Amino acid sequence: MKKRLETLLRTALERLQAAGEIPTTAEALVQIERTRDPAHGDFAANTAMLLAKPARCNPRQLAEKICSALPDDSAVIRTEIAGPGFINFFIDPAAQYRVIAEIQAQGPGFGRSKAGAGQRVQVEFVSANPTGPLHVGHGRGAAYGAVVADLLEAVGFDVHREYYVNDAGRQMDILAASVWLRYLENCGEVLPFPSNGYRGEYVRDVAADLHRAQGERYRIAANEVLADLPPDEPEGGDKEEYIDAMVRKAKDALGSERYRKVFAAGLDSILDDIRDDLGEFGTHYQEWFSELSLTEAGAVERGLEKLKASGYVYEKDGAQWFASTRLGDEKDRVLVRENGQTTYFASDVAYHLNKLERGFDRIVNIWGADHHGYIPRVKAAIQALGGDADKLEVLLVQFAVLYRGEERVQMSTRSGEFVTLRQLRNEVGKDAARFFYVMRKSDQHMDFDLKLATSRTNENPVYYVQYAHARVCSVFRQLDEKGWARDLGRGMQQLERLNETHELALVGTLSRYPEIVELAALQYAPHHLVHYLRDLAAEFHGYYNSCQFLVDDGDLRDARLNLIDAVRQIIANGLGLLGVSAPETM
RNA sequence: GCGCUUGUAGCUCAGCCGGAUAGAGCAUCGGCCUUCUAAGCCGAGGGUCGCAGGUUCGAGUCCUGCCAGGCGCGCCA
Repeated sequence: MKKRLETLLRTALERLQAAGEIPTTAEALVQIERTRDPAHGDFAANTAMLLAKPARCNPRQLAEKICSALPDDSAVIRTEIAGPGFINFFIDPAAQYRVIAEIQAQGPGFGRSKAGAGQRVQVEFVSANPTGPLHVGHGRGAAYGAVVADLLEAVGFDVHREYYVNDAGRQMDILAASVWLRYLENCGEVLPFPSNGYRGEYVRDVAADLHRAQGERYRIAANEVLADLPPDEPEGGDKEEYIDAMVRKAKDALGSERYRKVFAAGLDSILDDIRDDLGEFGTHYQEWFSELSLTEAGAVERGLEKLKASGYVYEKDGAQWFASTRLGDEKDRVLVRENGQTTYFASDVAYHLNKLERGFDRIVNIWGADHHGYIPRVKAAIQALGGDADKLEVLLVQFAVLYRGEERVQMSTRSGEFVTLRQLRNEVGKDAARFFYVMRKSDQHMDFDLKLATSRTNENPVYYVQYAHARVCSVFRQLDEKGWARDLGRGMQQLERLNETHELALVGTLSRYPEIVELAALQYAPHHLVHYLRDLAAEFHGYYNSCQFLVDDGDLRDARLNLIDAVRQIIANGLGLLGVSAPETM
């Protein structure tokens, strides 16, 4: 309907332009918006006020001219000029009711569109280091990324969901060393655990599994392990130096073959856990992209070569630098360290080169907000590689600050004292967790009060929306119990019987759904959908309390049933996009 | 210090690339179950949209400055 009105308006403006009444630069000014107040009609246009100045004409007079130039349309009952120069459109209810039949006909497909048809978009999200289980901070990225991806798909994009697995680098070596040391404990060796090692219980589990499966194959005597190591922090040493020395010791003592096995034991086990965890959270990927595979395929080298060829690489202090400042970054970035090792950023250059080469029309990265300083250098790299930096969209997700009542919960992967996503799901359930995570703007800080979210009977809004769905289902069950049959066709014929305020409002809200989906998708803003669903549920609950649906008048009854069935369908569709279930009973 | 970001009701937050009288939930107070699920509904109170300027027909929304909070500023990942 909105688009239909825009077409009318555009035609009117073209007619006026042809008649020389207004300047010819008015094309972009066609904007139709929904009114907040029904007294202002159903839709309004502010075009006359925007055009008043360039047309050198009083806005209300101009509005008159536009109105008289509007083509006839059966759906528009009348227009009026209001306020400073708004053009208000009043829509024939019969045209509005049509949405109910459309919802009926399209079912789960209603609300989908083709806005992004023909475009391939990659959405990379979570991508947490596989050094431990996902915690509640990752949960927000998982929920947000999954919904953004689903929304994009709903509006026609070809979506590729990807998890970048940081399975190379120092942190993974530290994990491997941690697993090994716990394994040695299983073997009966007595040795101190590094203060900078991964202390989580899951490391012990991996080690125990390794010991069960492989016996003593990786056992080295404690005195040999501890020989020639610098002091750890408790002994007045440096914990970083100590852990690095320990990693080297593990590699030397085990040899590359056995070290790789221990390394893989940790990586595989944790990655499996992450995969299961996300799967149970309703988050699925087309691809798990390994950082290690880039290194092994020589892609990092190739990325460096390509950057060099672009002329943005120079040498200083024995290191190789990327001159990202020339492309808008704050400072230049090291690609290859003085010691010859490439940086994490060099891997990321290779990864983004890979993304470019895969030919996505749009590349969406969902990162924790603490990475925001990282954006300029990646965009700079893309530009230097000859890509279009505007193709890359980085969406930041603020970490949720976790509370237990008044008390703030500290999180640290290293210390092992964190609340995992799995724990959260077990406590509040997938539905509440999903809904809770995406109901706020993603780049906004979020206080996640476990006490509040875990109180099932409390004010968690997910139940409010689900309850509306269950109530509709309940009405249909009641219909059966009364032995009444629903006549769908008769209901559609009788829609004009829906004259109650609540009914007219509901029809209007239902017709907004496709716009909301498109808005939420194109702005990467699932919270719009959440708020819409709450509004829809609220209108329904109000309707439920003010009108009886199962009335003796069969015409009216069927009309109302068609309306609430449409409400049910939209709630189911919307919750589906959020990854939240729509229960038939509660 | 520099960069990014946030500031809206007692609390948690919406406010759809500038629109008509700034909204919701929770909390508080008062009502509604012999009729389709009370996880619900109806009503009331509660606001200097951080502060000060500016842009224009019109500003919570855009610009500048200031105040306050958060994050980021490694040859870490």
